Formats: sequence, C-alpha cells, structure tokens
Amino acid sequence: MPGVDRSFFLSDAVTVAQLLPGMNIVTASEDRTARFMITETEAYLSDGDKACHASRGRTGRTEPMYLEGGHLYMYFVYGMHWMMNVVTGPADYPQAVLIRGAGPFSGPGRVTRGMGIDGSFNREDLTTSERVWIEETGSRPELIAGPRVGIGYAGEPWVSKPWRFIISEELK
DNA sequence: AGCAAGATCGGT
DNA sequence: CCGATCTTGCTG
Repeated sequence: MPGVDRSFFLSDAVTVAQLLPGMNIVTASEDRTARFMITETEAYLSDGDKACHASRGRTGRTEPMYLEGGHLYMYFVYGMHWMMNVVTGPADYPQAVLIRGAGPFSGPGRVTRGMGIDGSFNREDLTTSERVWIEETGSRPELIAGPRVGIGYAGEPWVSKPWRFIISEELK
C-alpha cells in the first residue's frame, strides 16, 4: 500500500491522533521492511496548550514542530528515551501527535527502541522518506479517549483534555 | 557556567 | 516509590 500523502497530515493534531490508530508505521532498511500498527497516540496542540513543548516558544529543540505536517519531531527525555512525534497542520503552526503504542510495543520509549527510530529521524519527511512512512490499512478501530500521560506540570485545563487515544481492544 | 526538570521505564 | 541518565532551556 502507498504511504499517506501530505494532505492527511495537514489537519489538526487531535484529528490526526484519532485517525492514526489502526494505520501502520512502515520502516525500511536495505534488507527488510517492517510494519507496526499504531495502537495509541496523544495530541499536542498550538494555541496555548501548556503541555505542548512549543507553548514555550520556538527553540532549538521544538523547531521541527514548526515544519509542515508530515515531518517527524524527535526528542530525547530522561536521559534514555526517544519520543516519536508526527507533526501536523500547516507550517509555523506547531502541533504534533506522540506515538505511544505501535505493534507489540507499549509506551513511547519502547516504541522507538523497538522500531529502531532515534534522533537521526528528527525532521524526517514521512511523505518522501525511503526509510519510514505511514500506511493506510482500511481498519478503523474503536477508540477510547482519556487525559494525556505525564504532563501534570501543564495544569488545568490542559491536564484534563481527553487527547490520548487508545484502540479499545488494547485495554483488555 | 550551573542547574532543575523532563510527553519514561523497570526494579524494589 | 525511587533511581537511572543526559539534553535542553533558563538563570545569573
């Protein structure tokens, strides 16, 4: 199946975060191609969302979030984990979707480790890359929405926004 | 130049 | 519940 095109990524992060579960992340290297179905996402918005890194302005780290939707924003936390985020919306409107679960991996740190995605993928363009892209599967699983994890510092109303999406079946 | 905190994880 | 581990951004 062909990778999804630019237009898919130009919607807002909450919309894209709800469409990604059920779709595949495809990784390709010289000798193999692997597919991981996305099972869990979280949306981080522009427009004041205090949980979004870009809410503190344009810095070296957050600069990739200002790219046009369809690029990757990778960042390193806690001295050991890479977080994979899909940038959404038009350029200079920083929002992204964190991939919290894909394939057999649960938890954003284990997802990147398991798929072999690291800082070298920062700013990668999912619509043109030869090594990673998103693929439609035709499956539209039922989702459960809930508050985002690990962002207590953001305060209300952001901590309570139901912008985490998990495939229902995954919760059993 | 120094420091505090972090969109986590695994072991007690 | 706590420690690992290190980059980033802010302060001085």
